[in-house]
Amino acid sequence: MKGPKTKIAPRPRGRPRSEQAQQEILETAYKLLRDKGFNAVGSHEIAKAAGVSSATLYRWWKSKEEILFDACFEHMKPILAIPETGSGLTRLRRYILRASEFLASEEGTVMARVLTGIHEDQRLRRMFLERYVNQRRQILRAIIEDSIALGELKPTTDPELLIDMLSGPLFFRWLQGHAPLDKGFAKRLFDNVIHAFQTQ
Amino acid sequence: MKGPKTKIAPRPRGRPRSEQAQQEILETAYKLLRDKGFNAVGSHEIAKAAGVSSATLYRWWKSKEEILFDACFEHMKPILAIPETGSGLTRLRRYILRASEFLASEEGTVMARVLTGIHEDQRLRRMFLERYVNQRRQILRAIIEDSIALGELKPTTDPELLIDMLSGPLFFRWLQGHAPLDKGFAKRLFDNVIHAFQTQ
Amino acid sequence: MKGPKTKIAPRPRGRPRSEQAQQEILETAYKLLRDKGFNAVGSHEIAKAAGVSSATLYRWWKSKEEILFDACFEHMKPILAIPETGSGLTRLRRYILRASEFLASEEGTVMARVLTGIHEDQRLRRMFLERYVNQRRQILRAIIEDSIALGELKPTTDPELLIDMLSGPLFFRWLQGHAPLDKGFAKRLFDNVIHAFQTQ
Amino acid sequence: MKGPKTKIAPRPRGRPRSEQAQQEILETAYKLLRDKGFNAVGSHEIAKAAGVSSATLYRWWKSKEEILFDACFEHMKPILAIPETGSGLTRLRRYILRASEFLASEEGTVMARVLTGIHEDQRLRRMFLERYVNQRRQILRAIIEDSIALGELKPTTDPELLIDMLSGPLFFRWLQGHAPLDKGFAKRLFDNVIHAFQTQ
DNA sequence: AGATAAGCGAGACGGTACGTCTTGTCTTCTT
DNA sequence: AAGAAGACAAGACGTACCGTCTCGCTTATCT
Repeated sequence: MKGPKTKIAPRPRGRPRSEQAQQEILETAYKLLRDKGFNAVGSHEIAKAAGVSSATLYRWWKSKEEILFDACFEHMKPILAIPETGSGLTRLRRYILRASEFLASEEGTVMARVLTGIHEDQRLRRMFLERYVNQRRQILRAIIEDSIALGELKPTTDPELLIDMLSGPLFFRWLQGHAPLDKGFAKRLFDNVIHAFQTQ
Repeated sequence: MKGPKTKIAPRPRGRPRSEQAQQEILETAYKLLRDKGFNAVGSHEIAKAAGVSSATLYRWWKSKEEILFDACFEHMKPILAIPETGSGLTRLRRYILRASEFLASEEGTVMARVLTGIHEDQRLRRMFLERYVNQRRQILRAIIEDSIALGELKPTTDPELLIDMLSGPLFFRWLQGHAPLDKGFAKRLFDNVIHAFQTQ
Repeated sequence: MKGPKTKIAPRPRGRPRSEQAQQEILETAYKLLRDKGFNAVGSHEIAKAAGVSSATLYRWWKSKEEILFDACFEHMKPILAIPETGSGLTRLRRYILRASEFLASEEGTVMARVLTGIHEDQRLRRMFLERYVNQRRQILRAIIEDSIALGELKPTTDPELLIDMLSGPLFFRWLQGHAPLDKGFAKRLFDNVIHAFQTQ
Repeated sequence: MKGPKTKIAPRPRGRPRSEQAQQEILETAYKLLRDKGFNAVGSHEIAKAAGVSSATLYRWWKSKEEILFDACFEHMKPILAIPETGSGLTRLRRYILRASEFLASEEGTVMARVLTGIHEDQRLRRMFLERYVNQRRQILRAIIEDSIALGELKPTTDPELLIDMLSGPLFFRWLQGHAPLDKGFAKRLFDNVIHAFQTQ
């Protein structure tokens, strides 16, 4: 039944935004970001490579930084969306190992570029925190709380501290590159950290 | 053999580089960096504020990035030069607390700006590592090895891992600012990390 | 059939070049050139005075020299466009007198500045020749040939030589300023030169 | 009398000014001027090529323009110093032919560069007039007056006008290069000009 | 169907920073 | 004292990039 105009979305007048172009832009921006770095990519360069005008870019994003930021997270979306629901130290361990792997990958490098590139833009920095850091913290927090409930971790365990103790060293190596960020490191890190919070 | 001939620098010809101007430039650059941020400072602005010509700037530094980099470390030199020689867990603890304090200070903020600002310049990044990160690691390593020798820490302790476990979480909070980097955090971090490596 | 397809200029895409700004630039440049001289005018100065960005300047002109060159001829266009069609010695005389008057005027001074300012730029020098020197020669040649046909000048008269003999001394005084370039001089010059080519 | 030491020239203290260096500088400057053009030569370049410091250059010359100016005339001195004393139209003719030859030579080109290069410097322009233009005028004037006295030229001949009529067309072609400045032209020019002033 | 509204590519534009260059002066040590 | 070496201030030059604007065309909805 078509009904008397069941106005759900009151579709705006005028030519609709080309959704396909948006994807094209972000994909192109990601590639440029990956190949040339954050500062080396130019807004006009993105526009040209995506077959789009500069004006279109700035109609949807406020700045070059924002475009690259979005490009990064649009690309990471399928990678970052980990359904890692569950509980227990085994899962916590697996999660950390995966995170370490991600950071060491090409995608991780691109993300580091974005993180450093937007550092002076308060707004984007907060968004980065929310869309990446806090999201992962939340997942970790859930797993940790489950582990506490299961009696695997001491009841006095402070999830926030534990998270920082697990993530921090990974992050440290990731950004500074003073030492390799490999599986072995992640494993030893996990074991040593957990030792302090484990029951017995 | 002509004698020990303790390498006397054969003073270069011509008008000597104005050491005073150099200091003035770096000091000015530091202030601008502190007040405006990494990207917002311009090379000509530095020159003007320091009462120096642009050419002089680029005679001694290759780029704006390099100037700000040097400005940062020139300013930090007296702060970073910690004679923390000694041994024992007490010293290790004190060192970490001080580091945490430094990172949370205004100087720490400026350093974060430089760290993120130069991230895409391989050369400067390596220099940052050498002049800051590795230097601190060396101090920590010495203290840790002393502690092992004293029997305070297990003989199996891997200094590198321990350093990353202590520094990482600090660094994590410092750069991301998702949670406060205060004394309490540093203390709890230290206690929990050390727990895993302590004898008994 | 749509017609003989009278070449319609297929308006180029994109934002059209601001013709008004171009005029503004050239007019401003002319004024600066007149007031300060060729070397004393700066490209940024022109830009600023014309309310235009440096980039716009260099989008349309290759160098400062070219801008000033164009500015000069754009300004002279209405002055230089003399319809002096006709024939006979009277007209030739009038033409020379007018030329002398022009060279001695403020416009003439500006032109001298341009002529000397671009002397080392082969391309501009050739353009100067074509847009000024050769154009005037052509007019003179036509008048001279008419005069020959009318029997006022000997049939053996070499127009090129005659032109140089009339223009040269004017040019000589104009550029060097060793002696005044006034009407009396122009008249006497004309009379003496013509004497050699006149019939009888 | 104070002793043997018959102090005639009280030789000034300190290192004596190197007269030889002056020549070296001007010679070098001339070569650079010839090879690269007026604007393309830099003051430091001259200094370096002459094995002299910039300061030395500016101790004796006020500006780059002045150096090149001097360099030009120092080089031309032997060429320009023509003993053409004498009288009669034959000598006048020979003189004009020689002048034409000089202007068409490499030296002439260099001189054109200087003439145009210093056009905006009032002082140098006047010096150019005095050292070159007026000097030649004087010679020409003397020859012309002799010719009048000899009855070869009309007594009513205005030497100034005659000089401009002979020099102007040469100068015209020299600087603009719209037509060749060869011997044939000089001859025809001379014959036609003289025709108007010759007796009978 | 025509009017209206917005999206869009092309590319010019103002603003501003960059890093290089050149001129003429100044400072230090050497001859 | 004169000079070479070369650092310096001043400031112009031409390039690059950012984000905005203008133009004409296209794609949609609304009347």
